[in-house]
Amino acid sequence: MTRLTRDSIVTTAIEVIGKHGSEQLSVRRLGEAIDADPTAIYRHFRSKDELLRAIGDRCLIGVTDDLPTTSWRECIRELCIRIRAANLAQPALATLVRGAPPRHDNERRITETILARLGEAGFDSAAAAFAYHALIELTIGSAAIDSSLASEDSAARARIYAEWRSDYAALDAGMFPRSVGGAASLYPGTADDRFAYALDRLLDGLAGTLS
Amino acid sequence: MTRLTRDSIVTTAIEVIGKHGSEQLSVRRLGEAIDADPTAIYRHFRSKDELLRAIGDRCLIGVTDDLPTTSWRECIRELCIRIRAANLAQPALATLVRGAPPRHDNERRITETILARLGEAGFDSAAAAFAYHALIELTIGSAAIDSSLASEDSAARARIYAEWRSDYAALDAGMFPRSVGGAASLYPGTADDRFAYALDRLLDGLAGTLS
DNA sequence: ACCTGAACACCGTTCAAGT
DNA sequence: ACCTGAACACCGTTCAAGT
Repeated sequence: MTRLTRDSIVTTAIEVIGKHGSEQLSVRRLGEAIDADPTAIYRHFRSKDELLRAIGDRCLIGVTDDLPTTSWRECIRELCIRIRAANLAQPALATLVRGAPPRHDNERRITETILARLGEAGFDSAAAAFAYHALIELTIGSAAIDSSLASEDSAARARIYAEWRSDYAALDAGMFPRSVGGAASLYPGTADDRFAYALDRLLDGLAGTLS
Repeated sequence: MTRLTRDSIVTTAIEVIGKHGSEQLSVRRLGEAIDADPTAIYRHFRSKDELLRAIGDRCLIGVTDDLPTTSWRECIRELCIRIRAANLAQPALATLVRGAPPRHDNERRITETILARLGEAGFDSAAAAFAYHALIELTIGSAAIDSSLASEDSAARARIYAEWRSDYAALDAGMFPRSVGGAASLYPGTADDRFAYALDRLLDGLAGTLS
C-alpha cells in the first residue's frame, strides 16, 4: 500500500473478505493487510459500520447497468435478483440490513432506477414509494436470511436442506400434521428459486394495483 | 435465582433486555443478573446463539392463538403481523435472521398454521411450500430491516424518516430526477404500514395462483 | 497531515479445579 | 451434579504522542 485512501482500504478489505471470509474482517486483521496500524482506518472511516457500508456499495457496482428494457417488471425483477446476488456474495453485508436510505452512488442508482421504472409504468409517487419499499424489504430481507448458507457450496446447501426436511418429517404427526405431510415439499429448489417465486408473486400483486 | 434452568435463564435474559436493551445482552451481563458466574450459562446452552434462539421462541408465545377464522388470507396476514411485532419487540432477535427451520415449539406452530391454512385454501404441497417460504422471507426479512429503528419511539422514528426524505430531496436532480421528485412520498406512513402493504401485495400474488 | 501504539472497556468460550 | 474462576483469543474505539 503506497497511500492510504478510502478506496484503497475498501479494495484491501474486499481481498481480506475473499481470503478469510467476511466474518473474519476485523479492524485488526484489516490493519495487517493494509500494512499499517489498525487504528489508521479510523482516519478514513468514522466507524467500522461506515467502512462496511462503503464495501457494500462497492459490491453493487454495475447492478443498474444494461437492465432489460422489455418491461418495467422484467427490469425491476432483474435488478432485484442482482442486488440479492451482490449481497449474498459478501455475506457480512447482508447482516448490515437496515432501513436507512442509500448514502452511496450505486445504492442511489438502484432507488432511482426502481422509482423511474415504476413511474413510467403508471404508479403515482405514493404508490411507487410503497412498491419501492416492498421490493427492497423482500430483496434485502431475503438476502439477509439466506446469507447464513451462502458460504456453503451448492452440494452442501442441498444436503442441509435435506436434513431440515427430515427434521420436519420427524415431528409429531398428531400436533404437526401439515408439517409432517408436507415435509418432502419444503425448501423446494434453491434459495434463489424461492426468492424468485416470492418476487414474482409480489410483482403480480403490485401489477394488480395498476389496473 | 434459586435454581438455574434453561427457562429461568431465558426469563432473566428477557428482563435484562427489557432494562438495558438487546444489544447489551452479553454473557457476562447475564451472569451478573442470574447471580452466578457467566460461564454457568454454558452448562445449559451450547452457545449464546442457542440461548438467543430460546429467547426468540419465548417471544413468540401465543402468536398462533385465536387467529381470525374468516379466511386463510386474514389468518395468515394477522399471523405474519404478529410475528413481525414479536421480532421487533426484541431487536436483537431480528439480527438472528436465518433460513434454518424452527427448532422450538412456538416456531413450529407457526409453520404448521401457515401450511394448514394454505392447504385448506387449495394450495397443493409444492405451492404451499413456495408460498410459506415467500411469506416467511418477507416477514422476517422486513423485521430485520426495521429492527434498527425499533428501539426509537414513534416521534423519533417520524423525525428520522423526515431526515431521510430530505436526503433524497437534496440529491442532484439531473442524475436522480425521480428520487428528488418523489422524495416527499418516500417512507410513507409507518414501517408497519409499509410492511402491511408489501404483505397484502404478496398475498394478492399468492391468491392469484389459486385461480 | 498523517500514522502509531498504548490503553480502555469490553467480547464468547474452554476447561481444570473446586464443592 | 453443578458451578467457579482463571485464562485464551479476541473485539471496536480513543487519544496523546510521534514523524
